[in-house]
Amino acid sequence: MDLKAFDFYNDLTSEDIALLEKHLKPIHIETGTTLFYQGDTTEDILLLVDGNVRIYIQGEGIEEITLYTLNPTEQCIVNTSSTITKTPAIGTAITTSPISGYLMNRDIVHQLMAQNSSYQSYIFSLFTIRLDSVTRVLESVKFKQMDERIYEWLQAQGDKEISITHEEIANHIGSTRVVISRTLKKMEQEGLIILSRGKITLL
Amino acid sequence: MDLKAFDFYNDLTSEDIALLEKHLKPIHIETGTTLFYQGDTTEDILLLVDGNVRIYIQGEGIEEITLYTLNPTEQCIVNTSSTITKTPAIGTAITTSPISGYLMNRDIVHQLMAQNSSYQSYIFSLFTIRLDSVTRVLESVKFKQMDERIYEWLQAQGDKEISITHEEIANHIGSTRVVISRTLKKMEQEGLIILSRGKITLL
DNA sequence: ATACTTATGTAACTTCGGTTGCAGACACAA
DNA sequence: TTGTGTCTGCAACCGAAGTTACATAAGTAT
Repeated sequence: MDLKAFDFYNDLTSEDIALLEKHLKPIHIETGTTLFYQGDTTEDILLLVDGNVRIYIQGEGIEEITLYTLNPTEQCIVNTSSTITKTPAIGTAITTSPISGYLMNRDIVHQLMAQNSSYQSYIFSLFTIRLDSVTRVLESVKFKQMDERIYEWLQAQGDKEISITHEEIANHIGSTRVVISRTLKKMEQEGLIILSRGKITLL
Repeated sequence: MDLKAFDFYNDLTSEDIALLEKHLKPIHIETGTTLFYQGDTTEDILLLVDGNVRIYIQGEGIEEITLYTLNPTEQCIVNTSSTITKTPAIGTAITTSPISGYLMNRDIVHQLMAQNSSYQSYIFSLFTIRLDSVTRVLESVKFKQMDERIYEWLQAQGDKEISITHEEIANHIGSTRVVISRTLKKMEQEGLIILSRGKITLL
């Protein structure tokens, strides 16, 4: 079992570790798998060790918008909420890379949270981060224009060179390919970025 | 001290109660007071006993949109996040009625959370509810049209007769008075509602 | 009743983003 | 090289909601 990278790991007691050793189920899942759908009530909670998971919501049609992306050493909060309070998940989760991690069931989460305060604060800080990020998505959708939204999204990728298609950006920020292409072109003319096939370079 | 209405009250130990008796500061605040602003890092957490508080975010200008409304026996999660993780609040809180409640500082929250699992799940479920509600606001803004958004908002008020001006609705759902008036008129013509000055009746 | 404030109605116009439809460019396989 | 799928560019159009500007109505205070 390899949870060393998780923030709370160092504060686990031997008792905690024994509990986890006994009940965590290791999993490996390929890219493009839907872990759960909006509306499902999940039973197990995923501790993500490697890979990325995108959580998004959908409108009536095919339109969608990303709530946030789950990174290694995180536990999905939508999943956690759903599992613990036995309510339907507010979004859909899909792997965007091969992932590996562990599944933990409701009871174990409860127990661990009760007996380990470091795990407790780990969960609370994840909740805070997610609430914050969903609120920022709302702020962006509600108050900002496409060019600014795209630019912020690109910057949030944390790299000067981003390998992505316009279509994919559209799905993330909840727009359409044509609009993204049009806006990116304008941004290129303004000297903000350089476009090439499947790649965008920030200046 | 009157916390009986709070979900976690019955599970408080005498030790917990002593802690609270000693450290909670009762407060009474009038309507229209801003409790904290978006960007503030709050120091104390409010346990709301009576009244209502609106939490909203703002755009560049005066435009705003309500994230959620805090009701009696709730603890504000934006406030809690900010206080506990020492991060800036993601929204602004303003009283929409006279309120009464108690202030609790960071340390006490931590301590109570560590020693009382019922309080812990109380916080937890509030987080879930708020994440859910902010996500629904996003969904509404992103995927739904004005008439549907207004209708849902009216229904959520939980009463057939709603005393409110168009201007106020506009602030809640993040639009403008003219747009709301226009849309409401259309809805009245469709036989969904009846309009009168300062009041809307659902049919 | 008069004046003043607040709330609502409504028309004309602008704007941004979404839609449709098609063309060209690039990548890669046969 | 030719074909095929994917990605990008572009033009014309549409529609929902925001903006401006003004009119009218419903309360409230004097």
